[in-house]
Amino acid sequence: MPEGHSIHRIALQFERNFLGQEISASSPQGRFAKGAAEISNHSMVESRAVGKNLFLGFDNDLWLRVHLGIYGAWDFAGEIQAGAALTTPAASKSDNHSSVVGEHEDSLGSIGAPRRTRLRMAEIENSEPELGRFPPEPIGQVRVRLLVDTAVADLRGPTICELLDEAGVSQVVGALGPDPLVDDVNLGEERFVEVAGKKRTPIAPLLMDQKVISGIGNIYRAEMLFRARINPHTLATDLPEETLRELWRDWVKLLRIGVETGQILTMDGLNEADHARALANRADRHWVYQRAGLPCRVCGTNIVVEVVAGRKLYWCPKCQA
DNA sequence: CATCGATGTTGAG
DNA sequence: TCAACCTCGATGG
Repeated sequence: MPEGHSIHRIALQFERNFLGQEISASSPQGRFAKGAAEISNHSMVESRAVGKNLFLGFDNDLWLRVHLGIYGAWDFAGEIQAGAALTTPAASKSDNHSSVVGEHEDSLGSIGAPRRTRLRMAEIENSEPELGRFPPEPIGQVRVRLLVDTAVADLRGPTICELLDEAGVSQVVGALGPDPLVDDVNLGEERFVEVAGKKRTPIAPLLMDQKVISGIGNIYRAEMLFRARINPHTLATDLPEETLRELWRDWVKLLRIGVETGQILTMDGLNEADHARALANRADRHWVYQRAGLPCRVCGTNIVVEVVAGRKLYWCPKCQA
């Protein structure tokens, strides 16, 4: 269940190592054999992420749409550049945050990565030197394998894996709320505020509604509401417009950091030591997510968890009163 | 080794 | 509202 940042990173990985090349497509598992045959021996001409959807375009006007769902993953192998150095045009244009997060070298490292590498892009990214011959044998249930001369990508466990024409892509994208790395951030803000401000819906489920805003998942949702000190049950219609704008701008910021680092980092503003700890330990990484029963990092009140629309929602009853 | 749960979404009831 | 989808790391015995 990669949230939006992961999908953007995957799209960039395809852009780097597959774009413009003729792809050999197959379905080792067999469940996408027909679809694979339709795109095989065609060139990949575009790689786009919109929210949690990945669209890979081919030179026969077909698009592969992939949604990883809750446990899907792409495994890359070959001469791929793994690591945190992935940046987007949008991200590199931004001026003030890249220096803040640019130093983080997670376990991947971007420099000195082995020439042949395996890279798992899912909720957690892992890379390791690759042994043996290329391409490697598919491991487990691989729905789709995309192969070029020097790189291979294996898709496993997706919720959605389908071929669409241009109209189909438009239909899917048209049903999605704004994505700060796809849409103009100012127009996106207007769209979000306009739509969200009319909803007599608690803000917590609304932030995860992909029709309203794209790419936010359960971690970002909880962390953003804490950062803004908003009670998750507040109806969107009861939030000041400026608060909705702040939520959008925070998502713009967090998404960029996520794409650059490959991690959900929401505790900026910490001192050096706390920051290092947050990076080193997953348990120390969040304000409230997965911290039920633990003291709030700000006020010491125990973080609570409740199930909302089938998802666990973590929040501080005092800070977010 | 068995079981649980997860950063999602859909569709049945 | 809840099961199903489908995978795998974490946890417990």
